[in-house]
This record gives sequence, C-alpha cells and structure tokens, in this order.
Amino acid sequence: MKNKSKRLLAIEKIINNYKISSQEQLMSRLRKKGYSYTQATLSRDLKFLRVSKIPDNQGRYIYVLSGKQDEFIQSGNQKNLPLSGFLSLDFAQNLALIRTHPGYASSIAYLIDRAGKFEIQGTIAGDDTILLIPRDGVSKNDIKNCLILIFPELEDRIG
Amino acid sequence: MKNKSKRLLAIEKIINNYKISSQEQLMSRLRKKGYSYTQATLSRDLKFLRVSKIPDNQGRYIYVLSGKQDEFIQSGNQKNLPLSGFLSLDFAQNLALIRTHPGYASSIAYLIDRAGKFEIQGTIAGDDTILLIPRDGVSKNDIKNCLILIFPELEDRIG
DNA sequence: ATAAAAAGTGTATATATTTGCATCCTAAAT
DNA sequence: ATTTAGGATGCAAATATATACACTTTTTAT
Repeated sequence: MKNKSKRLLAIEKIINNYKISSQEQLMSRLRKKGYSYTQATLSRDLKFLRVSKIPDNQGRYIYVLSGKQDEFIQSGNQKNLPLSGFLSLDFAQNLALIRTHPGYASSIAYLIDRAGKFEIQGTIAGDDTILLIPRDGVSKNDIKNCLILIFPELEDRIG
Repeated sequence: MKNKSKRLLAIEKIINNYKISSQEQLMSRLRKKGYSYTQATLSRDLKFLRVSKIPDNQGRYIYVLSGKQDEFIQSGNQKNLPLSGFLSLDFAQNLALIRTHPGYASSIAYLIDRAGKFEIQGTIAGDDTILLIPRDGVSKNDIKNCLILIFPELEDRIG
C-alpha cells in the first residue's frame, strides 16, 4: 500500500533526527505528522526496516537504522574547533585514553601539550586516539581537572 | 569484579557463535557454562556491552555485538586483507604490543577499535606497531580471547 | 472476473526487557 | 581500623515489545 511506504519513510526520518527510545515515543511523533497507527503495526514496521535498539553511551537505549549505528552514536555538535572531535576519556592502568573523531587526535593532543600541565607527562596521538601519560602519582581526578582547565567545555562530559 | 569480566567475555563468545534471540536463551547457555545469574543482571550486562537486538533477515531477532552489525548486514568481510599484515602479539607491563608488517598497523588497529570490545580501552597505531591498552583488571588471556573473537583466524597464532 | 493466496492491521495478550529498591560486597578514604 | 562511597546483584514490578487470531484489503493466477 502506498501509505505504508510513506509511513516507513517517515519512521526512518524520525529515527535519524531524534533520539527515540521507545515505540510509544515514536508513535507520538508519527501521530503529530498525521500517521495514525498502533504500536503493534509500528513493531512490525521496525522489524521490516530492520531497525534495532542499541544502548548509546549515555546509558539510554535508542533506535537506529541498520548500518547507521556508528554514525549515530557519535552524533554531537560539529563545530569547527578541534575540540568538537572529542569523543571520550577513559583510564586504564595509570594511563588516560582519549578517543576522538578520526583525524582529530593530533590537533587535540597538540592543545594539551601546549597547556604545559605539570600533571601531564606527555601525549601520543594516533589518528583517533590519544594516549596521555600522567606524571607518577597523579590521580585520575587530577587529570580530569587538568583537562577541564584546558577545555572548560568538557566539564559536563567528563565530570 | 573478576568474575564479571569473565562472564562478559563468555556472553560475547556466545553471542558471536549462536543466534540468540532472547535473554532467557542466553541465560540458559550461560548456566550450562557454569555462570549462574539472573536475567536482570544479564540485561545490565548487555547494556554494558552495548549489545543490541537486531532483526535479521530470517524474520527473527538476534543479539549482536556493537560494531559487528555491519559485518552481519553485508555478511561479507574483507577483514582478512589487513589481517595478513599481523606479525605478533606480546605483552609488556599491562600493555599489549602487536607487531605488523610495515603500513598495516593502522588498518588493523582500526578493526580492533571498531569491534568495540569493552576489555580494550583503546589502541594507538604507528606504522608497524600497535599499542593496545587493556581496561583495568583485564588479563592477558582476556585480551587474547578478545582478539580471537575479532580475528578468529588468529586463534592458532596467538593461542 | 473470480477464486485463492498474500499482505496489512487492530485488539488483546504473551513475551521480553528494563529498572527501582534493598542488600551485599569491595575498594577507597580518613 | 573504621567509615564511606561505589559497584554488583537479586527480587519484584513496571515498561516495552512481539505476536496469535480475526478480519479486511490487495494482489495473483486461472
């Protein structure tokens, strides 16, 4: 039926543009757009479209279109600042690992190096990963605070 | 806890080797392997591992590991090409070092990163060397198993 | 054109998954 | 050593999702 294909298209569009975490939420948006169907049908539609629900990195579950997963996960603000390439900060052993969008690692590492923090012994940057070596005896929190000092915008992302 | 990391590894292995379509099914397999947990914990594990449930093309729903989706969707992997550059795996301190033929490091590291293993905090690749940083508390064997999960072909080379 | 098969959908329900709360345990801090 | 804070987990309940069944509409084949 013609209506179905339009509806499916609408579903894809919504899933691409919003973080949807339940079929009810999706239904509600569909209704706003004039589509009036039931959750059961939606469930079937999602199956048909092979949409999957995936835990994002904020502790929620969101729907994603097959193949769009990666792209979607990193959806953030795309400013031109190198910092916009920042993805995550983690610690392993006594090292800190910073993940970035591809290509951003060296420019961010450069900024860190330039800040000349005592707590940071040095950095090594690949294409999308920075290995940050803290000075002996420096804690995770010290490093976090350092980075926040260097990049205040990160405060809520790595707090 | 140490047991958790082993359990998570077991979950990944099962998901990779069988078509699992419900947490109960998965639980049952885990129990057979000696892990005795509740479905609630499993749900949390899956969230932690960012495992998602995806409609396959046989009308069922199966669990897949993050990063493995694409592979699953196109069911064809050219992974073996860059993998041919693999030379050796060694451990130093708590870090893993992978040697490759010149030029292969970054492409292999990319595949490792994309697999999104929780045991692997991250990688940094030079031209012929990859530094792999394991997550805290992860053992050498865990890392080996991880790599085998990502590159089954390596089983006999790094076993 | 008509019968037969297939696809679409709603309703109600079964199944599956997530989560709040209480508890226990471990690691960090004082 | 004692307290404190942060996981980890089970239990039970809340949410969320899939599906059997019945019915209607559309398509296909004769």
